[in-house]
Amino acid sequence: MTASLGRHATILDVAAAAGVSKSTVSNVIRGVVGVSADTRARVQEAIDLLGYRPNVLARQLVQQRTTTLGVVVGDLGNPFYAEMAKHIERAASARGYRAMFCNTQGDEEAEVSGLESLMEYRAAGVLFLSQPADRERARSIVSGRVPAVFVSCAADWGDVVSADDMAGAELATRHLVDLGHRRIAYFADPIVEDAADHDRQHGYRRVMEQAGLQPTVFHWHRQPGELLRQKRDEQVADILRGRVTGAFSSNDYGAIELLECADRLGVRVPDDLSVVGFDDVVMAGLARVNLTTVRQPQPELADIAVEIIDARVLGDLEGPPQRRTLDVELVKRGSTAAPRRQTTAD
Amino acid sequence: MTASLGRHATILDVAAAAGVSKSTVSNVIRGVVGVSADTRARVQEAIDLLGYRPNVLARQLVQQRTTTLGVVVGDLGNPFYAEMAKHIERAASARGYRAMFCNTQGDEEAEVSGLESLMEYRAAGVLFLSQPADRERARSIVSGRVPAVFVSCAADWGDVVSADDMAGAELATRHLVDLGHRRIAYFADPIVEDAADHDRQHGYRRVMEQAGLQPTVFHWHRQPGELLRQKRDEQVADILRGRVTGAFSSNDYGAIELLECADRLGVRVPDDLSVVGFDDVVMAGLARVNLTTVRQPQPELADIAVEIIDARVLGDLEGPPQRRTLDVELVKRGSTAAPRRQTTAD
DNA sequence: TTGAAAGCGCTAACAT
DNA sequence: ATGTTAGCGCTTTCAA
Repeated sequence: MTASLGRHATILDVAAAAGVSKSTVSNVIRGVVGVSADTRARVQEAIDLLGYRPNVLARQLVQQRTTTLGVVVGDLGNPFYAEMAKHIERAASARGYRAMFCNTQGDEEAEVSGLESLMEYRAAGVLFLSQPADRERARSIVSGRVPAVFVSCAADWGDVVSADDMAGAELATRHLVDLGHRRIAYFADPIVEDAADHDRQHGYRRVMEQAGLQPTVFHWHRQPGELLRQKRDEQVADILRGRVTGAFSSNDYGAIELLECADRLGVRVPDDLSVVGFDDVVMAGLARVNLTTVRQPQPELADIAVEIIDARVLGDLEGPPQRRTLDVELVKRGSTAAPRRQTTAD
Repeated sequence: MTASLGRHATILDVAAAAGVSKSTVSNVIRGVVGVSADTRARVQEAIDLLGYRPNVLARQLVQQRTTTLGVVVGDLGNPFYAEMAKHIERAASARGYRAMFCNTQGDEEAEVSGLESLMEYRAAGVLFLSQPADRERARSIVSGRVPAVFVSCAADWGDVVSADDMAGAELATRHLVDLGHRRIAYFADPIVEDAADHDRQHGYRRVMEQAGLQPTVFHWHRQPGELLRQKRDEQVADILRGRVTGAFSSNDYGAIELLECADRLGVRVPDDLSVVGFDDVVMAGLARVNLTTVRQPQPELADIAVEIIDARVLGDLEGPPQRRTLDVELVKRGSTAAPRRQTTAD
């Protein structure tokens, strides 16, 4: 063990140990050309001996730019966000950035203080994995200071990278229509960002109308605890009384809730009800869940988001917000099938 | 919008705008007493006007300590770690720290570069949510420099906060024994840290021996892709041929795999096989999964881990590594029941 | 090929 | 009650 407890060696310690000036040490660290092999070796030796690690704070202070990326995420407990967070972290470190996460839990205060803190850390940019709870506040804190990229959610004051929500919704709805379903409901989970929900709903409506079917949009009640479960069961029971045989949920989370309700109500999936989700979280692939869903290309979303913010940071990209839309894919699993009993349109 | 694009106001800008010296501004920011109300108001006005946010880098450089906590996590895609990460982030920010995550994906290189980077950022401490892949390397990078706390995993060179693995395993095993199972297997998922696995296995063995039953330990094959699934099905089929009726998995992930295998093999749970997990991830509570399991107190684990590292950082806690063990709880769900056909011991 | 020196934005003595 | 000043550890001209 060479490190002294609690104290980090500085560039001056290395310089002294190697018998050179600190500029020379700096030159060695940064790999600039024009340092003699001999000196370089001596410096490197001192570095290893002292276990020296350059102080990024000092470097970034003088360089006037950091390699810290702020990542605002609503709920890391939600598998979709957790998976996105992981890909973002990976993409960020691949490009030499470090990710600082703010899990807001939908709380405005947590969000505001998180963002302010990110600004105090002089984060090079901010990635939003979910729509900020207080949009105007978020905007006033971030906008004009550092670039912002919205992943899988939208805003007009930053670049947007998202899946093709409308095309995905069309795929999902058409799948149900093709299977022979006539009464197909759209379930909107309020956790889904407005813009995404809007586009998914739009895709759904379009296919329904093309097929000459009546769209029905349905919003989950959001209430805490047991009451919620009961309320939802009632909602779903209601819907099913309307002889709905197909359901397209705006996300996998909602789709899985739907499966749960169906189980409790004794409604068989897919015999009595076909369910399609959106996202393709890992859970959807479990045999016990086996959910037909629309796959979002998470790694690609993350890669492109970081690529864009990197370009903004470096000044390689300028001008108005970019909007990138990635293709989605329908993953057919066991939660969908042709309706058992024939239903009539309208 | 008051902020100039790309440039952050400095303490000098504020001082100039308020017509005071930068020390006075600093005093206002830090809330030190002895600033006249009038001056304070003028400074605050200038701060608001300029949208000034103190530069944490500069502050931490001069103060020689940061409020950044490094968090090393194996796989954020794994719900248990994602949930822990969320609680850690919450606990950290409640105590004025920011969390910097390193998702290592079990990769040694990613881990080493992540840890080195954390040291360069002068992280105040490092929290390990999973055992480092290269223990010695991790130790040599962190130990002696900043405090390390191991959450839900173990090491002898840092504080350890973990659930009572042995007691949990005992609860789980006793539950199966009490239900009347005689042939009960332990399934070790290699993703579980060695120490935790050891303790859980120990608890299992103890109860089995107390009950006069023969312990059987079972390791998942770890292979990629389709081969894996087939291999596992074979393994499980083998086990069941041995008339095993009860299974205790070292984590929920493994338990859910077990459920999946059982489904594929046409083995009914809990009629033909009872399954108990460990962790109580959100997924375990899904009606479709409905897994009996041992609940780890995640929020408390996170709280205490951050509390300890905070105490170490502040110097309030000194001396040899602490070891905190938290109580667990058995959550009975639908994956366990009395064995359908009576089995004989041994 | 190396070194000296200025300064990034801030805090924290110490003066006034 | 407020201002002056000396760094924190580094990068980056500019000289030597």
